[in-house]
Amino acid sequence: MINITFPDNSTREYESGVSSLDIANSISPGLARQVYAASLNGETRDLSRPVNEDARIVFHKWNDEEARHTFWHTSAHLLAAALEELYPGIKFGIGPSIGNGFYYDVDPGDGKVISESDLPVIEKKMKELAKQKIGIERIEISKARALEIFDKKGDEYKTELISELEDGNISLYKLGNFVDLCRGPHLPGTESIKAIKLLSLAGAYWRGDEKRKMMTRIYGITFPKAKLLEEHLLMLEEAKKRDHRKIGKELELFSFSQKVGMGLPLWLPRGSELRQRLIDFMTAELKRRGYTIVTTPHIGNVELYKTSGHYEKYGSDSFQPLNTPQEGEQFMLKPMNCPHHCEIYNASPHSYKDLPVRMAEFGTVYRYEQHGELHGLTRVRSFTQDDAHHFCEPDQMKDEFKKIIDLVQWTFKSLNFTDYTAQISLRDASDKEKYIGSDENWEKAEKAIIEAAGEKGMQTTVVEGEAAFYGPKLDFMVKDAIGREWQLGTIQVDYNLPERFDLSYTGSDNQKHRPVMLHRAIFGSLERFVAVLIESTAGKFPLWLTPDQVIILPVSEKYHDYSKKVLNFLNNSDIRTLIDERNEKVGKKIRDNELRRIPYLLIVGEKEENSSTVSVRKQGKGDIGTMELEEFTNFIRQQVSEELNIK
RNA sequence: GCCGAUGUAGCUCAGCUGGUCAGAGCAGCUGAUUUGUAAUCAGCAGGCCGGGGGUUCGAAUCCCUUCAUCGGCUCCA
Repeated sequence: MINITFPDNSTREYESGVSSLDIANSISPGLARQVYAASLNGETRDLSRPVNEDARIVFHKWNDEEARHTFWHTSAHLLAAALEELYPGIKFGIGPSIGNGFYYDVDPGDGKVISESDLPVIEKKMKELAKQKIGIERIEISKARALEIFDKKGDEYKTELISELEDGNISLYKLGNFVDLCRGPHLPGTESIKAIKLLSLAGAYWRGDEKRKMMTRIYGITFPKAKLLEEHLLMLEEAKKRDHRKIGKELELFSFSQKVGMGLPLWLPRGSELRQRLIDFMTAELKRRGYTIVTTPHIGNVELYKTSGHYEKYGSDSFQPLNTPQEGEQFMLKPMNCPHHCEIYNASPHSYKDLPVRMAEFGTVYRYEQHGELHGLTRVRSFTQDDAHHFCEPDQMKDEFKKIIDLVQWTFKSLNFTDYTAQISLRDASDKEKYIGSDENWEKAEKAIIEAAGEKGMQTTVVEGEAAFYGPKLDFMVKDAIGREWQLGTIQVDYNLPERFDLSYTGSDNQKHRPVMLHRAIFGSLERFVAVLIESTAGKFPLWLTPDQVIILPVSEKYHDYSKKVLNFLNNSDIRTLIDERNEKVGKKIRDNELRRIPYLLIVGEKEENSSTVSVRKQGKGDIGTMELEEFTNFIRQQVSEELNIK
């Protein structure tokens, strides 16, 4: 007999070899129907696996990530089983569960292609198999035996994976005729997979290596109930409506032109205004925080980038140098502002008393991004960074780091960006060749970042091997409408450029010292930031930021004169106001201007003209009553100042 | 760069297996209406069906190629 302890600390006795599913059933069949996995002493296991020793058990229902991962992992196997029936000889790579569903990477064989039109057929086969209530069996075998099985099958991907595993702990899972190398855990059977949708199809390099074969990746999602799938698909549809490319077009914020060139955004008047407002907003804050603003050219001599090291590292993947007609000099479109800033630092001598120097620029940079990388405003070839460099004494590094984190937190809070994550990227200590700089400096910098983030109360994830080649960094990531993560703000330590540009300051000991340089951007790039802002607000920007704050809707032509008076009054009060003089009914004007996401609509007709008032409609809320003009301007001003005075 | 898909009026989209297939709604313009809280009515105008080749008596429709876009992969100073 064994003792099983439940989350409430109660204990029950079971016979050794009982399955987690049996245990669930012994509590209630209702529970057993709802659980998809169980954790035994913290390890997630198949429900069907026997339990042979005393353990603490936790059952995982759909709301637990463990349950969904198990569910989707089994679904990936179900997909593979369907594929194996439909495409004899197909070979399998990996098929994991992901945050929202699962995928399987497959190689259908030379010359064979799976395309999107095939997905419904595969989906149908999966449904058939799921209905057959196929039990899933776990088989533990030796490495040699595993190699033999997959070698016989001719699946070189699986044999490659197996050959890298330690002998002794290899498990296979069998779902009908489909046998897969897999650590598990899995569902006991396919019957709980009730709703199945294959979502998309993509190429993916085997093991993420672009030099290796491109496999076909099939993405899908499944649920235990049809209704959950419906809701999920609806959610995806809603998310698509928030796509910044769509809203950017609708609201006339930006566009692209094939003639100008791909990845080169054109900011339309309304978008430009919004962008400029962000710049003004940030500039004012930078001045309060001790930054100086600088401006540098869009090109730089190729020698500048040879000095900085960027040419060697990225020269061949950049726009190629421009040549002067007479002297044959070479200039590059600037991919970074930092080399220019280093030369500004060098333009005058520095004492330790001047440090830290905080040099900021809204600098437009140009990077050659691969064709397939371009994506709306989030990945472009020309973008403006809200870039700055802090030149400081080594001892000041941590403090400067904290100041920057504070600015990021302040900015995001002011813009109501609450849903961001922070990632600390360290170097891969096992591959030091990839990085430049001494071990000592790296260690100092990594320690400063970790401590600074901790002291500012940031929740961070630490990822090794993601550091820039010259130093560790702290990145701020935000998700877009469909859950893709984008990096916005970044703070990076750099010992390299001060060395290469021979930066120095005179210390209190009257000796020359080398400053440390911190790179940082808060928005990251204005392009990407605006993209993410559009997706998070669905185009309903804060009042202070939005291009047009108010629109006047005269009930008929008779009230155009009064409307113009209102317009002048509001514009004179610095409220960005438009007037809709079209020959349309109010209902139509309301609808159109709601769709334009204008925060306040003012309806004016006979009543308003006679009483010198406006009838106010708030976007998304409807009629909020009648106000006198003065009252309305105060109302708007107050809202703006509330939005901007978040401390 | 790689894999798959898409590309028809300013926008959103119809147009099946090649033969009145160049269409609709919205936007635009003109006129009527003078309008009270999410779509007033009528008329007009708009496209070399992404570009370039080809197959065919005939191509938006089939093939090749090229460009761009979308979903991923790889990359991202």
